[in-house]
Amino acid sequence: MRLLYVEDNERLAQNTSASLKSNGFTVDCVHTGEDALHAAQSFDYDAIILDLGLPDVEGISVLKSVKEAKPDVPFIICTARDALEDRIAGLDAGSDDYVVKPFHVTELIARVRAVLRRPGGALGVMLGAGNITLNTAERTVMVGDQPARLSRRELDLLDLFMRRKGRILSKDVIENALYGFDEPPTPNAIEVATHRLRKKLQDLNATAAIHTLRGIGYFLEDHDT
Amino acid sequence: MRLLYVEDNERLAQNTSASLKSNGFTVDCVHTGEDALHAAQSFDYDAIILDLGLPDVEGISVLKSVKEAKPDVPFIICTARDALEDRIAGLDAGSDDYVVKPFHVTELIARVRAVLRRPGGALGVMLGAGNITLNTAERTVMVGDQPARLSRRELDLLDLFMRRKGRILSKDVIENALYGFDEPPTPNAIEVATHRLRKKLQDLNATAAIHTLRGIGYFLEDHDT
DNA sequence: CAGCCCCTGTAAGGCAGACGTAAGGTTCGC
DNA sequence: GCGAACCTTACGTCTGCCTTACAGGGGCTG
Repeated sequence: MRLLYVEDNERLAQNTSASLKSNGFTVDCVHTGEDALHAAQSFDYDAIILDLGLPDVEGISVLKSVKEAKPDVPFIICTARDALEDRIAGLDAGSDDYVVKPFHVTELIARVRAVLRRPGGALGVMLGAGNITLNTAERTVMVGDQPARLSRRELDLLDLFMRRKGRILSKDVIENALYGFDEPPTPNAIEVATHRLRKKLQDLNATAAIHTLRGIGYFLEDHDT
Repeated sequence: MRLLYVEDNERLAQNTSASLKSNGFTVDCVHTGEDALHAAQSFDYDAIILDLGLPDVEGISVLKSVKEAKPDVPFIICTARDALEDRIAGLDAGSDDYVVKPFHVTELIARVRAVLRRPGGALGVMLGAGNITLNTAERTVMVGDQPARLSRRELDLLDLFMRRKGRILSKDVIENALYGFDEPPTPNAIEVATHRLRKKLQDLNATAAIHTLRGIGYFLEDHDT
């Protein structure tokens, strides 16, 4: 799950994004509206957390611009308690939820999870491939009737593959999905990650496997559907 | 997909073009505005990446000159953060997008893909010939209802043939489309490549075939349309 | 707070597929 | 029938991926 977090207060941004990260999210943190637009155009985020009251561009206009290009990305707005009219405007403009500043990180996380769980959201879906089943709400994986013990990375990777079942994923698509832009891995990191995932799936006799296309990418085989 | 990359910083140019290449692009790298004009006139690029602040010619004037001759070639401008007026001028002059330096390579790649996916761009099109189908966005090929496992070169070659379906392609047209000018192959390389592609298509019972015109070139037969 | 374990990225070696080169065979045009 | 262009096969190299080992870090537990 990759999030974009737009917050001009560096200190707050630091803390909050750390909390989000330790809760299993991949977080890109930007401090200006312009960077936000830029990032939102460049990558596919599962949700965008937007602080109102940015220095350069009016926050709401960021929201509108992004929604124009990508109408399905859920937004969560952070705003001060007294700025109620902004809040309403935000919801009108297509925000999916909001939190009032100052907020507890746990509340923010809860709201992020909530919007992701909404119909059409990233969470709350059951994914399947062969005898593999992934419960995106609980983040649990079953292979046949056996539970699979996957680490965070392995789970994120499998999640990605299963959402794009049968389609080819290049390494940099995977990189963009799993890693924030301030933590670029070596290409090898992805190779190792897939290797570990493959091994666990194989050990559990999974009937769907990840295949390699030399110089192109990977894909999860899909002999159902 | 062949790109022209204009960047005067040799070190940066080296790294970035390597990344682009490993992402399946054919990249010609030049370091001066003059070379850029020259290359852009000589070959058909799918997109041009232009660094502003070139030593000899003003970057924007390169853009304008090329756009005059080939208005459809998409441009992506690289510029420093503080050179905002240049950036605007670039967009006015017909640039399709920009990245701010220093940029992440993945972001550049994302933007290149984005402009190629635009209406009229090279990507995002479905190509067909006989029972062959090529999804240019995902770079997948189906023959009838069977997926074809093609290598990078084979895919690029088929892509080229299908875009110019029914039209004759001489060997050096093919060479220009598939190989950067720093990697000139022997004429035989193209013969071998087409042979390999033909074989795979034939093994999958494709109903469209590549034919040879002695001393002239090749073409993909086209009995539909 | 120390110790341990698990996770995860990095580095290095090996293997294999992809691709260009070369050499011989085949076909076409003259 | 000769030569040129192309086809076909074999071979070597080179790059990309796999695989294993290692080390740093974070969290959990005693």
